[in-house]
Amino acid sequence: MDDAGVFVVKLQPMTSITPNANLYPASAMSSGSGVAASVAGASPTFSPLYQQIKSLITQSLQSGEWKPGELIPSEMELASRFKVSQGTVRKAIDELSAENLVVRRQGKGTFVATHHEARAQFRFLRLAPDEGVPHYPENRIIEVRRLRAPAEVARLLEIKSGDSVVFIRRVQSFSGVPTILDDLWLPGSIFKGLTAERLNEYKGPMYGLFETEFGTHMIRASEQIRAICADETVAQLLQIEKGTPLLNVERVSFTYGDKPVELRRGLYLTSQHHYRNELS
Amino acid sequence: MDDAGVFVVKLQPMTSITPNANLYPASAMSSGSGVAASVAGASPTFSPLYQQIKSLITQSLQSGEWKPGELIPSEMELASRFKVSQGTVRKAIDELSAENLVVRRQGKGTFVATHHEARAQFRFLRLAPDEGVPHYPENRIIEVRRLRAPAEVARLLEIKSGDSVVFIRRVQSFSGVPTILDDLWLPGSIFKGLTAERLNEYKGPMYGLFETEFGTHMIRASEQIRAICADETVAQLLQIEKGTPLLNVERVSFTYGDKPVELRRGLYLTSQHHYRNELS
DNA sequence: AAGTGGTCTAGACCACTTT
DNA sequence: AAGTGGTCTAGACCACTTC
Repeated sequence: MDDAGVFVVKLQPMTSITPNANLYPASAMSSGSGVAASVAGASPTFSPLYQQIKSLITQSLQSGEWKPGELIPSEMELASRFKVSQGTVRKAIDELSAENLVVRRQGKGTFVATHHEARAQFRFLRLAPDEGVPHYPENRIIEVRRLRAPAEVARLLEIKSGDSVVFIRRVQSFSGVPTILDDLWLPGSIFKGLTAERLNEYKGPMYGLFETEFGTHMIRASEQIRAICADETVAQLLQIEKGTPLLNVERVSFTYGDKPVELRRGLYLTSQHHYRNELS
Repeated sequence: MDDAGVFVVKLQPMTSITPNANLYPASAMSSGSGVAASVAGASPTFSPLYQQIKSLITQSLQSGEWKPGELIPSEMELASRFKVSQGTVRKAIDELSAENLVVRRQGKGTFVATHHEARAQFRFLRLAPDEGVPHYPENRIIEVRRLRAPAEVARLLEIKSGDSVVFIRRVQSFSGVPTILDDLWLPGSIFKGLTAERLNEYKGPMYGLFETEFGTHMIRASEQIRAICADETVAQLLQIEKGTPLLNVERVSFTYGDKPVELRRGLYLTSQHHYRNELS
């Protein structure tokens, strides 16, 4: 894939297309490169060069060319591959780094972000103890089941109603105190062979397992939070009184390409913990 | 303040101080500038040039040299003032823009962020309707009172226990339905002369009023969310049943320099709304 | 010593806005 | 036409890591 650069379109955004229109003439380009792509019939989506580079890098992440935890090529190498300057690659990687898709390490290189890392552990776990330092909870898998996706689940996962989904119920405890009841729905097509046993024997965050065992890396999630009261079933699982107020956290998680791959409904007991959020 | 540049220290971070040690020798600097600041006795905090520039710009924001909504000097002008290249100023402003302290507008310039803008309205209002598009709630001020700061309030506002604080209670409604009960505590020293009347006659977000009338612009906030049940008093104010589950949102808001200037406890009714949050 | 990302500068051209 | 921010390039040097 050495000639990936030919796909880079250096073009005027939002401008009428004229033959050989070229935003950045050769005099301003990397010396010795003859890249200027032809225009006719090109896709109607124009964007700055660094955005195109960013998109190409994202595609390589999505395709699995570079896997979570792995080192990606150096900025100089990518610049050479895409036939652009290092500065342009740099700006693309800057944004990917800001979005937590990659992690830069001075002197070592740029790595694909992974959930097998201390720094990623609490990015998707927002419940923190009122006193003391955050720590990771213990997991207890209550149930793993295959079922046909109900309409609402299918809609949010962007699959067809009735498609196979994996349902998981688990309880998470802090220092032995049951605190979180999670119900998860995962597309069956992606999470083939997921069993309670594998979930139980795996130590560490579930997103790490998803990443390693099913090639699915979560990049972002969208949550909706409401207050509810515990019903009989929930009260029993969390060992609390029926009617205890709980946070109801509905999450849709996305992998590369903003594809939804997890639906989660968490019930959080907030008598000793709180959901933390920074507004900025 | 044309010679502000003399305060810029171009130095090696994390390195033993040697006479005239200079990270960026004149050959790499703006031609014709003789800036290199002397070293002896300098503050022990070293950082990249653009961070120092960022800090200088922040100081001007904090001092009120440029007020919310106003245009700040162009990148070229700032570069000239601080005796650095435009690229360095640019990187400083990039970060300020990412932190929502300023807003760039191509062709027009860079403006100090303000809460009198549609784009800022929902940055600190996370409650959205389950159906339909978000819109701003109606305000009803229940009570405005001066009191002595209780210990907990004083601690969070970083003032002395017993110092004067302004207490505000208000109810916010969506389409006439009471949904949010807010209790606020504000440092009395900053919010002198704040009355129920002024709050009531002011239309628009309260942070806009704080900005215009009291020179206090909120830049970020930290929230802790829990689930509770409505007591008798709350139930009456929100016109709901006692025991209804509510979100309890505790917020500390900060102005320039990360100085806490507002403590807020919001109770959110989430039967028709939800608290939205993006994890990334 | 070599390679990586991090910082800084300089200069060019573009898109957008205002005069 | 002039001024602003936005993009792209090129080259230099630095800090950090590994060999």
